[in-house]
Amino acid sequence: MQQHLQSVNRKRLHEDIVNEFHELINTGVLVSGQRLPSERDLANQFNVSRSSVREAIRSMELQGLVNIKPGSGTFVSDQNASISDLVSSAIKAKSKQITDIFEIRRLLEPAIAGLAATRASKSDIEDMRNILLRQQIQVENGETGVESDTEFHFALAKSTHNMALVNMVSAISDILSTSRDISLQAPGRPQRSVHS
Amino acid sequence: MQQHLQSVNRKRLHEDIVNEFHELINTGVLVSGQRLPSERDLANQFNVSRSSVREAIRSMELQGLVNIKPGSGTFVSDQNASISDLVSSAIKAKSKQITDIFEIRRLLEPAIAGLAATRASKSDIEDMRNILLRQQIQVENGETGVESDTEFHFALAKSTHNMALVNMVSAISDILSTSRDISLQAPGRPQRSVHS
DNA sequence: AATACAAATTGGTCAGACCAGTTCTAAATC
DNA sequence: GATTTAGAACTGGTCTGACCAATTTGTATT
Repeated sequence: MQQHLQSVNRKRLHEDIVNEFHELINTGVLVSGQRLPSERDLANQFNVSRSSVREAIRSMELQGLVNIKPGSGTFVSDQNASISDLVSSAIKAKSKQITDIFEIRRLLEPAIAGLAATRASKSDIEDMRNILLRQQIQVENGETGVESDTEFHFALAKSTHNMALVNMVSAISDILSTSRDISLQAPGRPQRSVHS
Repeated sequence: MQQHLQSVNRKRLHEDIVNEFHELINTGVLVSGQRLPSERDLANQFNVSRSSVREAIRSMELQGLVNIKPGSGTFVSDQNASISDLVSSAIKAKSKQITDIFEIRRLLEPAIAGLAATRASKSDIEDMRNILLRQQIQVENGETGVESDTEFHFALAKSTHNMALVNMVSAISDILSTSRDISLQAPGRPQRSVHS
């Protein structure tokens, strides 16, 4: 018997703030791309210190809800991207074997295709057709067509109208593309340690 | 001109700190359950301010790497638990439709079964057989057999020897069990928590 | 109107302080 | 001596106010 999660004591301020923002985003008050007030303003509005606002923002950044441009501001990010970032970083952290991820995709694909076949709308099909055409052209031109491939996976998942599935597929694509990037960075990067 | 993603050259201090800790945990210097030095000590050791240490710890908490007991300390958490927690809370935050999750499981299941069939070792099969037997007994006794069911999904995934898949299945189970908990909080319903 | 430069703004970091809990210590009690 | 208990010493959570570097904005110069 293990303890459940570290339960309930938490009545932490910055968590409340995060919840406030969840609310604002879910109710559409805050939309993608919108800039949040500055940390100082937020501190005033919420009547808390800037530290608490910052910790809240740090949480939201890690949840992918916002992205931060120093010197410029904090912006509500595209939510679809956010969850996939989070999920992908989570899976990536534990699953060192990229081949495993490939396998999941291979497993998922026919199932998704089957579901999509029964649910795809005309515009869904139109989208996929266009992507396939573009991919065909790319391949004929000697390109890899990787991006179109990813796009197609995404469009196929969207055709199922199952958002969780879309998120998962997008997470998987994310991981695979990241692994592609990593393999391109051959030599060891300079170890930026905090301070020696 | 504009970068696609927010892939900025963020060289933020607290991120470096988080990376340091990743290193320490991965190399086994820090093990599960171990207490970290206090924020003040860490600030001294890393030669940074306590704020930065706190932001780093906040990140690690959200990644499930540590859990925090105010007044007591910050502890390295069980990593296996952490990933499913993270994934589940992530997906849950965006995918309100539990039915979507069920659907993913339904989609994934036959594929997993197929893969498991080609890879399961004798002990894998033994495990699954035992779980099924136990479930059968539970159902005959009028119980739901939900737990055994979850167990079986898990064992089946394990038989594929694909760790990423196991993680994913475990995350899905987590989400579904959470939703089950919520639905059980109807008035008068006895809270059957796991005390076995 | 276009350019260049200064001022205001923003996130990142730092320092020092206080609070409310937890944990440890040592005196008080038996 | 063993137990209880009050207090000191921590620990994370929050607050305040400050400075930096980068970005944005405003203004003056061309």
